[in-house]
Amino acid sequence: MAIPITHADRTFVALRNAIVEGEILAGSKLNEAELAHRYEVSRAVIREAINRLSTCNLIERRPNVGARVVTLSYDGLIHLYAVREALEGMAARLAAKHMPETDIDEVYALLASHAAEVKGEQTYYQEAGDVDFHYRIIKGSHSPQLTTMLLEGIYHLVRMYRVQLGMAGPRVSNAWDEHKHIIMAIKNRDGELAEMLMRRHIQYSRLHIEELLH
Amino acid sequence: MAIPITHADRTFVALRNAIVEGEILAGSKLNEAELAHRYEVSRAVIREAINRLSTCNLIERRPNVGARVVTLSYDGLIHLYAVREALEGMAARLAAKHMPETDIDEVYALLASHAAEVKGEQTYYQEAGDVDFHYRIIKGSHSPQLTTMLLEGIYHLVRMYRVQLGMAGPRVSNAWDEHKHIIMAIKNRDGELAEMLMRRHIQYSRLHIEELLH
DNA sequence: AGATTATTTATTGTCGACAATATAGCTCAT
DNA sequence: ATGAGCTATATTGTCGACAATAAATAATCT
Repeated sequence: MAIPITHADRTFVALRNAIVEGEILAGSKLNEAELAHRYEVSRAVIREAINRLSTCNLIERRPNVGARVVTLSYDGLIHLYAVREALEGMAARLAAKHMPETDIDEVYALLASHAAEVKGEQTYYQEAGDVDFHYRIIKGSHSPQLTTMLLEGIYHLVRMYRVQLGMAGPRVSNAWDEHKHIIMAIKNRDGELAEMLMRRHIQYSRLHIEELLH
Repeated sequence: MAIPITHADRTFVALRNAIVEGEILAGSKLNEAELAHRYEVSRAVIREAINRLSTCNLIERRPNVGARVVTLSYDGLIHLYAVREALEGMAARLAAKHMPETDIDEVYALLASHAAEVKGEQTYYQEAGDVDFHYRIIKGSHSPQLTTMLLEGIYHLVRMYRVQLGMAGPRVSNAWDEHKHIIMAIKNRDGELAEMLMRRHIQYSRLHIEELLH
């Protein structure tokens, strides 16, 4: 039985994408009536979608005033990466404890399949490869809390920064090596090392971004 | 101008307390119509309150089926403390960077004022003192994300475990010493040490609980 | 009888209307 | 002009009714 999808679900996802992609500008106000008309649903549906968006930290709500899309700032990005570092570091530690051998091997295979690209051009880090790696480690933690916080609470905001500040940067082969070392630590069931490597990996990523925004 | 409070706000807080205190049983289903009648508001208000509860991880929602209060489990508690360790560790690290001197001194004074009680009876850790300490460190991180995640997303669940599994335990004077060392590290602006000490502190707390639940 | 399919019932999802509140614009006194 | 207070307008908060879906029950077939 497929999970049923309500109008609120669809509208939530549509709104989220519009915000992340910058179609709805950062800092702009969300008018419920206008959105209801635009997405062809009732205000109740829009309100539910907006409520969920605030869970993702993509908007801020004030009673009787309304919701605004968050504004992006250098400071916000730094704090965001601090949270990411803490949570994903812990995810790596837990993955070393809980991730089944077969899943670990799959990640290995995944990295291997990207080896060629890395040596050749600079296509790895850009999109799917990186996201997929982190996604699997997070899932490997077997912690529902961590998973929802990261995948529903942090990653969309990270993506929003990536898209709107145009940071797709190189950092290709380095990232690939770092991924390799992390999964090795997990395979060795060395949670402490896995956490440390993941935190370093995210710190490098943050430093790289700080450079770009100089 | 005081922040306006809507019916949804009040109902949300009331429901949250009822769940944390166990008045509404863990694992039980939330019937919107019944709750609307009980709290004397419309279903729309209840629905909004329920949406916010799911942000706190106090309930789980399934489309077209409804919301259930989470069930408490040993495993869930362990994972919860892992998240807490990661986030509060990072909060301590950031507090060492961002917390103003005056705020640090206030925490010092706070701890000093509890010194007498600690030496005498076993009243410190029990309630307010502990919560207040952690609250101030978290605020000191100056990270809105961390603050909302911990104070609105984790702490109520922690309290729910405390109340319903009846874990108020001793751990008094030890905790007090640990707090002292943490704030000293923060005063010395040693973020790395502050994080490590905070993580240890929470680990001890977790171990203490594991013992209680044997 | 046991399982399978209708049918009924209970509950959630969605809607449009109205109430409460905040914002913008105007009036007027200084 | 400028600011304070008032009025008008726009927007959010709340409500009750209806639609869509899932759970519970009854009816049917093998």
